[in-house]
Amino acid sequence: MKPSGISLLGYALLGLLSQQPASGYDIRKIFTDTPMGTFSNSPGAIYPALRRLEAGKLIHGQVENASGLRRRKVFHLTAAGTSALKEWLNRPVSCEDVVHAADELMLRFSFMEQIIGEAAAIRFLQALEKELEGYVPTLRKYLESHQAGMPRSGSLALESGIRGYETLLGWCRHAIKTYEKKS
Amino acid sequence: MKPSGISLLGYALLGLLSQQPASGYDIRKIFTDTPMGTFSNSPGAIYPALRRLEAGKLIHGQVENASGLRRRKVFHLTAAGTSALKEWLNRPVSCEDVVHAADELMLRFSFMEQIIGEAAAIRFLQALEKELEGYVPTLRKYLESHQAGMPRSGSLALESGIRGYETLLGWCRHAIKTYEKKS
DNA sequence: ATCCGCATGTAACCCGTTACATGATTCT
DNA sequence: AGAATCATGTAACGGGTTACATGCGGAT
Repeated sequence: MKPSGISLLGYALLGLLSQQPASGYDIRKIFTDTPMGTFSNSPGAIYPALRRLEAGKLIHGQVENASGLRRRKVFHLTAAGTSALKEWLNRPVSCEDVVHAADELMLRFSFMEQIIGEAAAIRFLQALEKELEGYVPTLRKYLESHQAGMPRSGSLALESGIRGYETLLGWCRHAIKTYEKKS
Repeated sequence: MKPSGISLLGYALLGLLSQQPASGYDIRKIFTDTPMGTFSNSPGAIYPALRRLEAGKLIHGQVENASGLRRRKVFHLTAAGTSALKEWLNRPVSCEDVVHAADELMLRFSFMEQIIGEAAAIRFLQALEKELEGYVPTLRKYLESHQAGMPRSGSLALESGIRGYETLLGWCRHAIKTYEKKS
């Protein structure tokens, strides 16, 4: 895991809790009902992750034995949790991230504007754009020079990956324009 | 892992070894030097995975103490290994796969033509196309109906995901055409 | 003589998966 | 009364990450 000792799921939880306090069950519902469902909704993942964050004092849970329903434990971010989230969001965009952790980059972006602001989000997009502008051509060149010796389905699979990165690059530019137009 | 007890890395190894026998070190080089590098090249992942496959009699390793270099252990597929690979490649494409395991689908496709043939590859692409034709509109609708209550960067992140699936759908059609044109 | 690349491995740790367990509340 | 939903957990297991260890052969 990262030096911070927080897993990707951990950061996803920090991000969600930064938007609004929630219980483990609330989180599970988000993961089952929304496009955040790329994360697992299994209690065996979520509850231990929440406990780890709480043990690290990044979040704090309060039992709500309010009207009617069963006791819920609602978690909210602590100051340390907010710092950890900001640190993660502010990390530079590396080429390695683009290749091996594109999901994580997008997760970071999805929380970015609200937590560290629009300007930081734009800088992030520009950094990502730059990395992609470097990476896509190297993939294209690899495909061109190796296509001959590859099985057809192999080169098609690579083509798919390249198109994915090209689409991401196009999205980057679109997103930057969206912000620039607005201001 | 899967009922078969073979991890995604395990199938990647089976697929690579189906193309040509190789040592652990060869595999590592493939993962460091080619776009298959989405897999980790760490020996702590690869060597244990090879041993598991060998323990399951899916691959077999022979020590090559040929001229000059240090002993290499070269692995090749057994008949059982080929069967396991075919079984994996022949699995139906589920919606769940599209949402949670798109990488795995593409890995499968990249080996498909050579192992189970062009006709099967085309059927696979058509099944994937159908799943995507169902899935993309539901994502678009979700975005339309929830965009108002989402932070801007959140809806942009979702837009990125949707574009990725749209690109995959376009690639599917392109790949199908490639095969049809050729025959 | 030394250092780098080849080549294979091991061990501790972390965390996600799977499956199971439990109890309260509301619906029918 | 019984079923479904709300809500929270635990335990075993598997496998990937990280870091370390080893030892040979060719290059400088």
